[in-house]
Amino acid sequence: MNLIDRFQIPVLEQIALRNPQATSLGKRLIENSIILFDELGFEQFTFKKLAQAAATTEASVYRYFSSKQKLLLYLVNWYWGRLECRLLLEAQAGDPKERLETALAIIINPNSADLSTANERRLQRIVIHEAPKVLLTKAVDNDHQTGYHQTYADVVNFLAKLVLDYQPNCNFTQMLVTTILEGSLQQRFFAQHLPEVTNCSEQEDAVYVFYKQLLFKYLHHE
Amino acid sequence: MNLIDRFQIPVLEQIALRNPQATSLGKRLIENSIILFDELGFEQFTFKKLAQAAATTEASVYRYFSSKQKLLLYLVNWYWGRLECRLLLEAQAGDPKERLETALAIIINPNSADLSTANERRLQRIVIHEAPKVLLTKAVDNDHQTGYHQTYADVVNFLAKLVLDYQPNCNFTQMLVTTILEGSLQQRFFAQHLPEVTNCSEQEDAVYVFYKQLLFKYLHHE
DNA sequence: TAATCAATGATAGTTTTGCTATTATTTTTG
DNA sequence: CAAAAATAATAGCAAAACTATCATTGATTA
Repeated sequence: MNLIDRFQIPVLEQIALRNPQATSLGKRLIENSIILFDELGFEQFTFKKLAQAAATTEASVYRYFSSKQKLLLYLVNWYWGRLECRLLLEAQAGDPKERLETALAIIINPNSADLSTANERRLQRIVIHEAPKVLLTKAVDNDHQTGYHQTYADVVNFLAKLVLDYQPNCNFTQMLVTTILEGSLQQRFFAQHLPEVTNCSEQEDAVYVFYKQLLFKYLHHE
Repeated sequence: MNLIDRFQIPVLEQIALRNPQATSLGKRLIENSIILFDELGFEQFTFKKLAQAAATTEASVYRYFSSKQKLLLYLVNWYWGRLECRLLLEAQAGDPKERLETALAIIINPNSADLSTANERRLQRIVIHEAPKVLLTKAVDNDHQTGYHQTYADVVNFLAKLVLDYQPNCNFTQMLVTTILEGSLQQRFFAQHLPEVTNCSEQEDAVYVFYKQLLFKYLHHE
């Protein structure tokens, strides 16, 4: 499977009732849902508002996504899917240490090429603020079985492999990866909303510096 | 302020319209909401169901809590308040390293005295599964200004102080603390629902072992 | 003891959300 | 052009999230 195909993120076809990337209405829905989820938050977001923003009707939105949870899941999967693409493209060259450093930069650094557009920045904010609401659900076991969280798991396991290439003796690879992956997103939230429980504000790239230290100090003395 | 008073968690009085700990109905509401949030999850939980479980009416529930978000916030604050109490009581003796180790054990180990009752275990599950839903909200800035997240910040800062006692050169204390605090809760979720992105299942106390390694390896070579 | 007041119960009603159904119209496609 | 698919337009329903009102009870206090 080539990378362009990966950009169409296979799993998503199961999440959506129709492929929104294939039609003009679908694309409008995606564009506008990114804006609205970002501006309103998950709770205040409704299909009625989305329909209005995309100049269509509520009923038509339901023909693409069976619920706003599924739509959010679609967007979150898109984020992880693109991240996986970038990792596959950019973190394959060099020695294990270089590959790990590159991967870390891709995951943590928001000033990357992929986040250059307004919507990419919005998408990351959505992942930070809203993603847990479709993961921490009573439906999670079903969702995971259906493959709705597979892209995330793939990213984790790709990173875990990079860690093992660098330090084969690492015992808790996945825990290390998810700690950094989730932690770095969370720090962005704290920086903005609970500044006294983080140290991000002081330094522009504090999140990257800290997690790089954490990762390599942990791995050096395994 | 003595520790018993801290158990009545001052902030909570502002979260609830009436102090639920002071009345028989209030206590019934707390008991039953812990059970229902745990069993139904935040989305399926309603005040109608709570009223039925506590043998009262929806209107009476609204006299204690203005919304189910506030009720959950109350429970989450309770969790952090009790944790703070335990930290103040148990992590004050010994040298800096011992205090830090004790604190880590309190935070991470679920088999503690405080979690011995069914409701305490339920409360921790609620914090793991539902807490982000009242934090990652458009209301977070207002809530924080009102002090609704102060107890959490207090716990973070208490731990940050322990870290600095042990290693005064640590630059990213708060980031380190929140990474461990949030990470350890998240690992419990992953262990249960996305086992392939964690390594908890293999070993009973894997979470504790991993985060202890992570913490001390990071601090040793600061 | 009687009067008072706060807490609760009982009941009803409003608005919004989440979702479904139906039919008409447009667009696409063979 | 005909058939089929997609979308628009509209309506409607059930439940959730509150709000309001008034009756009742039980405790407090004069």
